[in-house]
Amino acid sequence: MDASVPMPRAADLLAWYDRHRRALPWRAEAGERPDPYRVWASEIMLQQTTVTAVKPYYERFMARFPTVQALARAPSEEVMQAWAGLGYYSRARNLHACAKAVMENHAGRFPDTEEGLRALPGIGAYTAGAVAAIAFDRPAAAVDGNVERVITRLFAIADELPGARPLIREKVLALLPAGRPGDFAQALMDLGATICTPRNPACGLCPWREPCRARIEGTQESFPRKAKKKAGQTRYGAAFVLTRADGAILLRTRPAKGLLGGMAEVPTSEWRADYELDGAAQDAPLPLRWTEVPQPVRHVFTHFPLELTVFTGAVPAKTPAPAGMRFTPLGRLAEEPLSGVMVKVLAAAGVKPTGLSA
DNA sequence: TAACCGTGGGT
DNA sequence: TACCCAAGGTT
Repeated sequence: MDASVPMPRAADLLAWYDRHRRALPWRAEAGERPDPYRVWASEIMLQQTTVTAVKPYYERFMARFPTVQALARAPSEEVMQAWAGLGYYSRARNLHACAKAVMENHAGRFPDTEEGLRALPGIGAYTAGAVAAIAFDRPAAAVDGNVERVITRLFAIADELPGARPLIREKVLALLPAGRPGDFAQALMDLGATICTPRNPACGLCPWREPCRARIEGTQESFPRKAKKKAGQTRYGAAFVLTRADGAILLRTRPAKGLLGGMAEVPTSEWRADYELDGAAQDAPLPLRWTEVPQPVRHVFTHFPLELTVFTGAVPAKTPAPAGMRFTPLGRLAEEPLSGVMVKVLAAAGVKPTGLSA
């Protein structure tokens, strides 16, 4: 350790937070205890998702499910629909399961410890720490991507993520102030989100500029260190938008687990790297004259790009849906849990769901 | 441990 | 354009 570099002090960060904290819909007023349900729901929504994307979903979600009891009692399709477009749909399934567990196993109250929270579905190390600290004033570490960046820079931790996580956690615990654990957790995240940004950090405005080793070295942007991820291979497939004469669209529900689990979709072929479009007709839900939409729909998932060729077709009114599928009236399309990629497919086919939340 | 799991925005 | 990134969790 270089003795000439001062130790960072939590008090300096908290003083900065008192002047610069962000006003966010799920954040209580200074000095007030927030509703654990709202803290928890916002934390789940914010997993790997930007504040900007979450805001409108959070507002709608709270209006629709004001309490953990209301959420627990809601049908799963309604929960999935409220989440549609936000991504990482296992979060929505786990959120619903967690609400039910809180009602059935915890008398409708969230556990107030990290350990108790961690045992609930969809709550991992970060979320347990965040909810414990923010909602229950527990002295817990909430290490998210922001905190990883702040801490690796502050101490110039050159170990790659995720291997460096235990050390980062140690550092955060060592920095915890005697009081205000919830504010400290949020201050650390606010600092990462507004000052200690991935690129062009505003070090001149940082309350920890003096003790920051990376700033002293001039290597701020080289932290945190992490291995590059390989890009997945593009997968291809065909999607079939079938319109009945009364305007209804043929849909089905995807299996509960896996990619887009539990979400609604138009029938498609399998999605494969070696998919042959020539045989697409065999993958159609019904044998009829399909029209290819000129421009395929491209979509990028976390681990692979997808290119779907869209086919449109029409059938007479009163045509029954094939087994396992349903015709949804155009006016009720907005009630279906349609993923982002399916909204793109429908748009490419000229179908515009009205009032869609996504 | 590493792969899986969405989507939109920034550079 | 092609990356990177965002209040991660599960298997």
